[in-house]
Amino acid sequence: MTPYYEENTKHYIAVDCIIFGFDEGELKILLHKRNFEPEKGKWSLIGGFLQDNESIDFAARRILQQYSGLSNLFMEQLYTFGEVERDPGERVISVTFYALIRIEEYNNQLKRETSAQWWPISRKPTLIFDHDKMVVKALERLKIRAKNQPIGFELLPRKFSVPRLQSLYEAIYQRNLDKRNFRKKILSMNLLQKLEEKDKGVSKKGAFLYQFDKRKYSKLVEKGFHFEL
Amino acid sequence: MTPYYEENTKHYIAVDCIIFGFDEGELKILLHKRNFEPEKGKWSLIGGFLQDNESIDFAARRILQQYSGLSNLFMEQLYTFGEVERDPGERVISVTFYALIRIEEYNNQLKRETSAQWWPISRKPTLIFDHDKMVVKALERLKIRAKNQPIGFELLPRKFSVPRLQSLYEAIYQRNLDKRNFRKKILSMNLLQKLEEKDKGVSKKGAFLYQFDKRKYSKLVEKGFHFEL
DNA sequence: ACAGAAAAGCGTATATCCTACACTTAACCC
DNA sequence: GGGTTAAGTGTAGGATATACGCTTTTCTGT
Repeated sequence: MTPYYEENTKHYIAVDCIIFGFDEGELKILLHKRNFEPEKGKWSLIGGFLQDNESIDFAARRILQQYSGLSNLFMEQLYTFGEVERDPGERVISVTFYALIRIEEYNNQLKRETSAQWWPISRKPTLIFDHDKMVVKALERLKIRAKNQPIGFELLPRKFSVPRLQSLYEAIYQRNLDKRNFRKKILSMNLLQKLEEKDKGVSKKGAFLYQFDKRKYSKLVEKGFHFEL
Repeated sequence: MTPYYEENTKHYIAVDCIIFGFDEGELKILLHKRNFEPEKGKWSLIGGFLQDNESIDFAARRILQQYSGLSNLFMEQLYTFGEVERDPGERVISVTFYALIRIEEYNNQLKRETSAQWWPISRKPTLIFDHDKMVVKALERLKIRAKNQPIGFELLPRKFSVPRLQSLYEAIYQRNLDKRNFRKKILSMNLLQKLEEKDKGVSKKGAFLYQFDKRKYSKLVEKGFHFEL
């Protein structure tokens, strides 16, 4: 024990996660109904408290695993919210993360908290505390990251068609893209492996499926390549 | 008191600031010698503990004011460091901020902590704990922000010449820029007001001074303008 | 007072990238 | 076999980024 530290006060630290999915051409987030006071029963981000023996990153992974049933999700620290009165129950500092989930993997997963529910961003309910602000910040960050890093693939099935990828980017950027220009740009990076299979789910003709080549990407990055869409 | 909260543990929260200045064509940071154990006497970022009745932003401003003597500095929250063993004294979560100072205003300011010292980034000493990592992250962020937002002006005197601005950007990007292209680009934005005065400090000929027009910038932003250098 | 030094200031040509745009193809359904 | 639906393809024009060298100003030193 060091005296100097003890002159200061300690605080509760929460970790809150903005979990994104992509389905039916829309961006969605996973929310759950808060089960303790205050604001019990209201919609909230998914979160929990930081424990003694875990790093902040670890806490975020623990919470993500608990609510999604999935580990090794893409996740990035976002921002720390520290207004004195942000939580009317007690003073709590919240460190936020956003995470990306392949919704179909989530749906196949059974072992998890069941009170969570997917909401389309555009029709989500009002959230408790400052959680709406957190969502806004997460969306801003997602837009920037999706443009400069190949994280979009974390929201799509491992095999996807170019039109599906485009519709994801349209959902993130909130604007329509030209399909010829989009295809040209993404394929010119040589990061997508074309497969033999087609996705027949959407059109009669079917669209060829592709896979993101993570290895190739890492090699290119070493050589100074910079992803941009 | 709400029982649920009390099941969790509280933690010390520190606020650490990476304070940038620009002088003699170099980016510098303000460091100070730590005055308590552990690591007493070693070089450290400028920081302090979050108190009960203040928001995190407020704490950052308080600390910046205390060490620089200046208020209303440009400042942005950076990242939160939460490894369990990052501070060998006690478990402390650190929320970091980076801030930009006009060094000449700092030098004119007398009321402040005196143990702080400016170090050129390229020749700074090794810092305690994970503070070197924090500096790396701050530099990354500074590069991105300087490119997309007019924050460079926060590091220069209110009146500055185009060559001085260029040398700032060269220091931030760590590469040389073409002076004709640089001048063309920055002046074409119409954000700099040309003054009658010249800066005779650097060359015999002297370079015309300019001022950043914050008002014009805000108006342009409303119309959808996006700064980029 | 003249020569030299040192940085400021200026314009154009070329390459690259972004944008706009419309028809054909493949497969299924009835 | 005709209709429907989304997939897939190329090119031209405009805008933007890059590369590049000479002249001007003023101070300094002799």
